Amino acid sequence: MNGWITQLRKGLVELAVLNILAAGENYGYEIVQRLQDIEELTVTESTVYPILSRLTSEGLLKVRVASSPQGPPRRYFSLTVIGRHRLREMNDYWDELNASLVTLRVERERRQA
Amino acid sequence: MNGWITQLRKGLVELAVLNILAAGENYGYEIVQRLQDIEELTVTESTVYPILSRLTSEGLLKVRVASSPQGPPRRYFSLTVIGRHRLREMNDYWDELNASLVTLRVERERRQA
DNA sequence: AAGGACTACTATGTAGCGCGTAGTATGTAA
DNA sequence: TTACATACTACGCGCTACATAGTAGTCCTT
Repeated sequence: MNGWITQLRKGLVELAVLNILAAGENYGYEIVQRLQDIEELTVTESTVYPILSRLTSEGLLKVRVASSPQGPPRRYFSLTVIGRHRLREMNDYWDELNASLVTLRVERERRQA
Repeated sequence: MNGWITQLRKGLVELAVLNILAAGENYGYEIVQRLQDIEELTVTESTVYPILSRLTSEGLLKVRVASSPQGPPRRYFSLTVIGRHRLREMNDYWDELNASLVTLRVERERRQA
């Protein structure tokens, strides 16, 4: 299962990050910890930071630097207009994909019933 | 979106193939066409055949060769006991993953409402 | 004022899968 | 015998998650 799960997550962590940011701006370290809370999406910094960089350079995120109450300054990320639009498309696509898969399963169950 | 979709499919095509085979034995070419019918899962032979080989060498599938009414002999794949068990685990994991993602989205909608 | 602890981010290399592209071989029908 | 649909094989690339390791800023304690 392990290797499969790694593969399955491809693209998904990105979607999760965008969904987190849809709730409001956030910084890398905190995003990592929010994802840690979701068992199926547990990730490390080495997964999240590259994603944030990539999404920023693609114009889906914008950055704001602000000092932290403790530690080095934080880089707050938030969705751009393009990012918000893209997220909607991605969520829609995800839903369709899920529906297709469920259909595949249901067809089988029907055939076996 | 295109690149993202390619990434998102990783692991997913495998799951779809297993679900198709759960309905009964089938051969590569036909599986490809069944997947073509599902818009979100359209794939080519170069995606499906490697998956079938891999799953077979992992012991999740077994093969039976039978002549085709037209063209070269077909290699019929079907789930082994291990494969059936694994598929159940994978479907469960998928459902949890989907639920987690939906939760992330719902949290946001609530916060914004 | 110096050490440690926590915070926040950076750097680098690897594995694995989907996919593009191309090619091979079998059998039927005209 | 050539055309066509069927069925499968071979090879290489691009991208993402992830492991591992390292850097640096700020606070607290003694």
